[in-house]
Amino acid sequence: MPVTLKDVAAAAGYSVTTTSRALGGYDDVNEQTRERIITVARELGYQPNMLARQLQAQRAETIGLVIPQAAHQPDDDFFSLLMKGISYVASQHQFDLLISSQLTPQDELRAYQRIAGGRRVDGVIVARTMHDDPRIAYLQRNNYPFVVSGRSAPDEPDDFPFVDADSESGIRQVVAHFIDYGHEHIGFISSPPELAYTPYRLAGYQHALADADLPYREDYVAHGDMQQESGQKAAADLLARHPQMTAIVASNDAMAIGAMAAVQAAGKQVGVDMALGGFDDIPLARHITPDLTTVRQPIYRIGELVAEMLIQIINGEPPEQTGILLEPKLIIRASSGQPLAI
Amino acid sequence: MPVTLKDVAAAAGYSVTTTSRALGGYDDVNEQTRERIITVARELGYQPNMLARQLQAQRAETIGLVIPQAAHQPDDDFFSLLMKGISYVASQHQFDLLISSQLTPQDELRAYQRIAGGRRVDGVIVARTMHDDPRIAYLQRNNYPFVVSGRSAPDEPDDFPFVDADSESGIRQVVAHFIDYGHEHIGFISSPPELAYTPYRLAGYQHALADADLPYREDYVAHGDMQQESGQKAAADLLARHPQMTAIVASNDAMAIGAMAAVQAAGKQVGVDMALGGFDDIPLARHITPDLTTVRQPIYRIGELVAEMLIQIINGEPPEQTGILLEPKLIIRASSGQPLAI
DNA sequence: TTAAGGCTCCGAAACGTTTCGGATTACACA
DNA sequence: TGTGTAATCCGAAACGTTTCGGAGCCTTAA
Repeated sequence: MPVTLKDVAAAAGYSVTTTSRALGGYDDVNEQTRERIITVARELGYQPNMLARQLQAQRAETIGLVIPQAAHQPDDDFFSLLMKGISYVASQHQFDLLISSQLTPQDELRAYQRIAGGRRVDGVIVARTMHDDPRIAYLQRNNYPFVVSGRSAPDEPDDFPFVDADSESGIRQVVAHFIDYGHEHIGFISSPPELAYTPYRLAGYQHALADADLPYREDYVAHGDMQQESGQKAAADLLARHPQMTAIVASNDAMAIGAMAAVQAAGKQVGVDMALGGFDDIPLARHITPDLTTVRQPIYRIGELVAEMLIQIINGEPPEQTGILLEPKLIIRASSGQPLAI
Repeated sequence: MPVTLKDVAAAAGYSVTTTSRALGGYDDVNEQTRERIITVARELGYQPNMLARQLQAQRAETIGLVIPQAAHQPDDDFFSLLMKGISYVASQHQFDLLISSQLTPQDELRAYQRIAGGRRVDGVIVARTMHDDPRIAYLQRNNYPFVVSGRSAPDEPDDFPFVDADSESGIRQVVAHFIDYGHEHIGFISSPPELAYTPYRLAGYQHALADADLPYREDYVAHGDMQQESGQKAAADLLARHPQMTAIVASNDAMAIGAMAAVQAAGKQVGVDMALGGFDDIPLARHITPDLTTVRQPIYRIGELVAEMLIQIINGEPPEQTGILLEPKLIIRASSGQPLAI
């Protein structure tokens, strides 16, 4: 039904080859012929079949991103922002973006195989890296172009291109800031152990304490799943067990906001009786009351950088540096409260 | 370099046809043969080339979405939410989502032509409809499957599948709510005239006034571009010109939040000296202080419905109803303030 | 007069699948 | 012995492009 090159060729009275070359701008076709062919093509409303073209060119001009189940909450900002950064850069390079949402981790790996192995995309972006991430193993093994938003865990090789914010430094900054304010009993709400950045963030907490000669107490660390509710539960738990605690740092903003609710539910006031800090600086952090002290991770920018690197790799221009570690910035807001009187 | 069906066939000692049929689960191949072929395919790490498959099947199992420049602000929630709804449903039906970000409206139309005309996707979703939208004209003319998130303007035909929230009813509800609270001088920050829903929202404002026998004053209407700053400017303008104004309704939440800033800058207090209402109920509306009275438009749900309809159409099952108009829900929050004393 | 070269054009192959329409073999049955 | 049938396999065409390698013709120069 759709009009093909063959139709245009027939209507114009030339071969398919010449028609293709005329439309393609080659100079071995007579100018009048070209004009005639272009006219006919336009009249017929010819649109080249991208699939056929890509198959022949062995190139899709497309990058892929697989979105995990976990990012499906309507209020998860991380992937939305990352995607905007990616798609903006992609569009500048005339690339499209293929999104494959998947509901289970197994589906996720299969999606990468289908998409990258099936040549639907020229390269993929891997986000939310896990410990021993099978996706990275697969992509490396098959030599498919990819860039990681995130990093591998400290005990793993990181011989692949990635862009990440420095988790260790980020958490260290918030904790140091609270120590600076005079806090000595600071709780930490950690992320799930399977996430690759978890050890870095925990190390940031530990190092900040060590720098100030404060003891690291394992019972000051609670665990959440990055969702708001888990932060609330973790904070409630910490408060109940350690009434002397005056500050809590969470591994991300969502959990910090959950913690806010827990603090208020315990009859304490955030920024007065209890200092609170997060990580990410999602848009909400600025708008909630009291607004949240956090560490700004430039997610949109990371998306841009990741896409930039991937397209370079696809184009056969390996980027100068394979691993980019961005320094996150401490943003002090009302949830810090005032320095404690001594 | 990648392993193809031909490689598997050669390694297994069968023809390409048999190999294809073995892998495809057809019953005219001997069970032992099938097992042998499957084993070989696995050993070689065979991944079918999706492009070739799609070309042959004349079907991409993919739906397309073009993201306009306007949605590129990191804090634009609308498209992020819509996309999550779409991609969730798409994944349930084993469809992928092709995103094409475009920077100018002309590029946008070209992107639809490339994507739909070029058979990269089986159907597309059109969002943020304009007056006399050329994308809809193009898609209709070429009989490409598509569903619109939004609606055509009141003076245009709407003989195509769409899902939209009832803009007229939504704005009417907020305005009526303020009238109910005793306000008589209510301003309106309208959306740009080229957007298809603008006349509906304006009509909602007018009808609510008429229902209460309040006069419609054209100078009570300001215009914005849906961005936060424009709402701030529009509100500042209204406040300066009409000191008697006690309430402002904006065409979307972003502009209402901008208006909040303007009201505060004018030394007035939102929810006390000035009632404020928006439209959308973006996540921020709930978290800002004071939290914003608005009309909830189920964007995520609209994305789901739109995708559901599109996939039905692609599968040749025309949906029972072509136009779905969702009733938005008034959400009363602190920015409404208290009913005025009479 | 002929060879060389430039200008236009085109047939066929290739990209990697799926599918249509047989072909071959073995076996049972008349 | 010949025929029908089921089981198993395969060649070739098709999807719509691009590209390789030439072919034909006309002009120019030796």
